[in-house]
Amino acid sequence: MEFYHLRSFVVVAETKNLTQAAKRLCSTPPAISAHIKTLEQELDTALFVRSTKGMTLTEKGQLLLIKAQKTLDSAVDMVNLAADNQDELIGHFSLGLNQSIQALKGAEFIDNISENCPGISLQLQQSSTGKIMTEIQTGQMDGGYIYGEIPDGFTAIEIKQENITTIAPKNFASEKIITQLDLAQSMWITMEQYCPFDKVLKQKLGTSIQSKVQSAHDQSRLELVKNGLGLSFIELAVAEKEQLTGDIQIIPQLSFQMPLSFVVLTKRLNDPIVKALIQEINILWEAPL
Amino acid sequence: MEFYHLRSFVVVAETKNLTQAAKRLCSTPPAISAHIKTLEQELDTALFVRSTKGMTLTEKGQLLLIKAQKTLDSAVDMVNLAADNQDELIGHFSLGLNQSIQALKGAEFIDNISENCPGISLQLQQSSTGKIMTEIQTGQMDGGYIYGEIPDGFTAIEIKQENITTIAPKNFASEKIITQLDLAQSMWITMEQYCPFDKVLKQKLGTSIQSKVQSAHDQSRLELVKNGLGLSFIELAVAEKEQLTGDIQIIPQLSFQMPLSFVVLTKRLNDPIVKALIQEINILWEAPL
DNA sequence: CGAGGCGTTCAGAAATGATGAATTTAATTT
DNA sequence: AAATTAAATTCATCATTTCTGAACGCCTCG
Repeated sequence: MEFYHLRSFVVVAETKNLTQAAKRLCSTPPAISAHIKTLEQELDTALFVRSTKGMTLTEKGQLLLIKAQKTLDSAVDMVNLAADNQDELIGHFSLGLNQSIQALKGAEFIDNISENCPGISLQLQQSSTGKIMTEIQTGQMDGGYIYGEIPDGFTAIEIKQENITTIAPKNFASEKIITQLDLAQSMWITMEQYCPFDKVLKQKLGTSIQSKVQSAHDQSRLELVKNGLGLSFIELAVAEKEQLTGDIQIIPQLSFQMPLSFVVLTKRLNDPIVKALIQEINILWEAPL
Repeated sequence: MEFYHLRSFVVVAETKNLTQAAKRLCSTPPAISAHIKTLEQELDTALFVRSTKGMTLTEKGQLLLIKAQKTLDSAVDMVNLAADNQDELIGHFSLGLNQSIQALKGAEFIDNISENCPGISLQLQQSSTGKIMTEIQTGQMDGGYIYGEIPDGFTAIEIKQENITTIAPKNFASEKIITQLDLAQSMWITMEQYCPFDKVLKQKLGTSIQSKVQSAHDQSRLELVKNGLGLSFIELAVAEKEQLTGDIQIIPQLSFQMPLSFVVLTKRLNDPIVKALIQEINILWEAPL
């Protein structure tokens, strides 16, 4: 049994699909299949049930998965310790941004990193809260900015409370008083499938919102609202600027604050690169250590 | 980095000697050397300082060794879990005996094992407390019987308190009253370098005992005492039987009790084979679970 | 100063793992 | 009912890694 067996085991368990797992591991299905098979023989235990839909863990597989993850974590821990106190950090960090680069001080951040951690190469990736979370969880991304609550397994640094407001097309209910029911029954342009604003609105409107169009891109949502396709959310400052041009209206009843946080996987807190990045994030947003 | 790198790392750290490590790993020095080298490159850290005497850990190596051991333990944990609740246990157990097979109910034990755990093959190894402890620690032996205190890292089942007495040649101080000083200054035939009886005697006689001959074998010590080479310890029952033949005398002033225990490595308590063996030991000595 | 340990280097040999095409299976679609 | 799709697996071949045994260099010890 070697580490690559465990890695394959864990990834196949996550993806429930050998083909995808092979892709994620930069390998091919036959190779990963052989890993699993070898592991099963060595442990003398069936880890997965195969079907044409994919591979799902057996009960014993679920138990063993936890142990396998612990073992891999332990190995990562060792590698991290080795990298600690090394003269220069060398590595790569993929950072997810759920807002514009300007809003998240991207340029300043890059400057700081290349100044303080010249060995770390940085990749900024424009994305959305939901995608950022899943990509961090699968290891495709190392950290990022997200809105809303912090899921289990993540560690967060709260950057600020963002003022969010609702915007509507200029002519939306222009002649009557806008009721909560109006808002609840309207069509919304949400940000993504699992939108952190959704929960807030459920609390406020007592119902889930209906949405047929999603866009994680601020400017796109703004454009869609302008074209009368529905309501959406946007940062207050942006909304106010746009209101001046006169194509939208702000619905102040539905304003709220939403925490913006920088998050990484808790299990990676010992990674020296993650440590360094967290320090830089703290510097960037002027929060004390 | 794979498991075999860590295994080599740990064993070399233990033996401080690449050649011995290679033997213990059933491999060759160049192979193990390459493992260490690869690991050092991958971790970008010197793990050992090489000298003509052998290999000793660097400071960082000492830190990393702990992590490496944890990782390997974690993997063993997983394998153990996999083997748990398996229909039939299959494996091998090397058992160290510090007394005669009869005294430790060897035959009955073998019977029980082959009855209750037919998949486990057993190897009995006549040895001494000290050797058994070191061999268990290095993994060459899986468990065994020892006298005296239980060292760190071991888990023990106390079997009984053995009555030990001192025997002397027939003509030893036959005409005078034997004083403690006489005993302390006499030549002793001890059992081994690190003799568990030594401590007891230190307490009783207030000094360490001098010994030029060691033998872990009861009958050999008996023979040497008979030939007037010095004093020694032996189980009371054996001594009394021998006294009848008239070649030795018992020195009842120096009798004491010594715990006899079955021990295994604590870290191996989760090993299903170890679990099974412990159960059998409990049955053998009629101790409740 | 020579013998014996010890770790390392090196070239060839052996073992292992990866790959891509073909196969199998079963669910889904036409 | 047939065709299609998506999934895992098998297999022969290829590429890579790893192991081995001999030779080497270094140091210590008698």
